[in-house]
Amino acid sequence: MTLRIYNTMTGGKEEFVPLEPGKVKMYVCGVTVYDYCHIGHARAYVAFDMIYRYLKYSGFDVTYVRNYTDIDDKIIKRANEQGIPWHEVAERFIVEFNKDMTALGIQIPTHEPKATGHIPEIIAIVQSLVEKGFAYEVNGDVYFRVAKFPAYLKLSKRNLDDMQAGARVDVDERKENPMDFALWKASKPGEPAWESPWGGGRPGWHIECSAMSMKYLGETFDIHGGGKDLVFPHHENEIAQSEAANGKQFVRYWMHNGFVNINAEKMSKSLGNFFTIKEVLSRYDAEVLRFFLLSAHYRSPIDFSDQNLSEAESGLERIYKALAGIDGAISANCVDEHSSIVEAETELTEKVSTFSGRFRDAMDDDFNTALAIGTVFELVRSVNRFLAEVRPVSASRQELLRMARKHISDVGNVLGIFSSAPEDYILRIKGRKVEGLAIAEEEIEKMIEERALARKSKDFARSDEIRDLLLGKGIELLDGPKGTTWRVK
RNA sequence: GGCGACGUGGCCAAGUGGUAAGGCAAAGCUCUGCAAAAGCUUCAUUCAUCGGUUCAAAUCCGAUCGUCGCCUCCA
Repeated sequence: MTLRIYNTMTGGKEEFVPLEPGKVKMYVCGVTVYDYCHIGHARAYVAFDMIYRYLKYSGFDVTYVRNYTDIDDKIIKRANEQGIPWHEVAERFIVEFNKDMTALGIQIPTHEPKATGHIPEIIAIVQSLVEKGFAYEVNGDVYFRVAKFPAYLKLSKRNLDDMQAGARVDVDERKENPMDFALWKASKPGEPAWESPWGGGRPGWHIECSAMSMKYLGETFDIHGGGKDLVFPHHENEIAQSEAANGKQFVRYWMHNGFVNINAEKMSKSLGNFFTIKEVLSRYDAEVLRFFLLSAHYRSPIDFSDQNLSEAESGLERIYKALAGIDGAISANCVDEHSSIVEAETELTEKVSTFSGRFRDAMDDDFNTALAIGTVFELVRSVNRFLAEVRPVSASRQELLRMARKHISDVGNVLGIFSSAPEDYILRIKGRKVEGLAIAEEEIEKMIEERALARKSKDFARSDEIRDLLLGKGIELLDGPKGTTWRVK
């Protein structure tokens, strides 16, 4: 099967054929840097990071561009509120953005251009649009003339008349058409300004993406992505600017990720119901968040809740426990014996040999990570069954387990998960829970010792008393062959 | 008002014509002094409702109900 991608422009899945064989040029709209990122951003950038990784895994040479919009009304507003220069706001939140991306294990794109680093390119496009009659200047502002571009709204599949009928925008008398949008904005005194043929000013919101994508990827490129909410107006306006300026197709495949919901409602700044990435990471492991985000298809809405995150944590733990089981079995001395083949071995052999194909089929179908994770769980069950029935294992059986382990690691590399040492993951989760505990670790250890003595002398009443006491404080005791360990419930 | 998406077991979630993946939870078993943990096993004759097309539909068409999104900054 070849890779198929859902294209917002056509509304269906299409076989992916890059412009240049073997190469993919991909642009994803980055953030406007005026505030901390929320988990909606996390979802978008985790999704496109997964896509970037899978394209590379599939053998493509990928050029991935993700920009920073570092000049914008919101940045200026924030700077005025805080009484600091606008570029300090931008610089600060670029640093914060990068901290969040690093925590989420997101790979660094090929290029991370900034809007302010491309003012001449922006001015050149605006100028060309004015010359071609696609744009006009009014008092230092330059607007795009939507009536001149018949394909306008082809991505969001609307028409101008309906838009105007339902428009909630204040009509600006200076515009020829209420839907005309700003390519260039004249600066008021005290605002950041760059020299231009229309006087001092700054770029409008959408133009920077047209300029930067063209510079790094060319006039036509393969994939352009972003959140669903960017379809209109941002991407629609990018199409208008780019195609009007260049006279050729702008993007071949438009990809949009679904929203993160809170209680089935869109999470957004205007609703005020958002969580920042930092808040979420203070409560959940980054890998858990990433696993959760990838457990649904990237285009579906996903509901963020404590219950769903806890379930993701349990599921991820199941996978890590299986990995720990494999690691234990393959590092142990193998036995030189050939016991008869059992059913669990036949099953695992079959699962291992078909695994790569099933994983690729899932991912080739518009990056179906939910299905891909499902195949991992199936392999995990086979591994556990095998481990339960066949022990100790012979050299050839260790090899089978090694292959299973490699398959899970390979999937992990594409999804950006499963890369921790299993013990590290388990310790990390434990450590996180210990923080909120009302009892010191030493005290727990002391009580476990006392209980061990009681058990030795068959004083089970005392033993159970201690166990219940700790359980009341949220500590669960785990009696194993090597003694008693504990964990936070 | 215009446009669009979605509705799958207790919860989450794949599945777009060939007879319901997977996870969480639950129950049973193994293990255990008893438990817990872990592992294994079991768990949707049915896919919002009603019609239609088809040899065959969760999947296609129509209607109805419900939820959500875009049309304003937004990942």
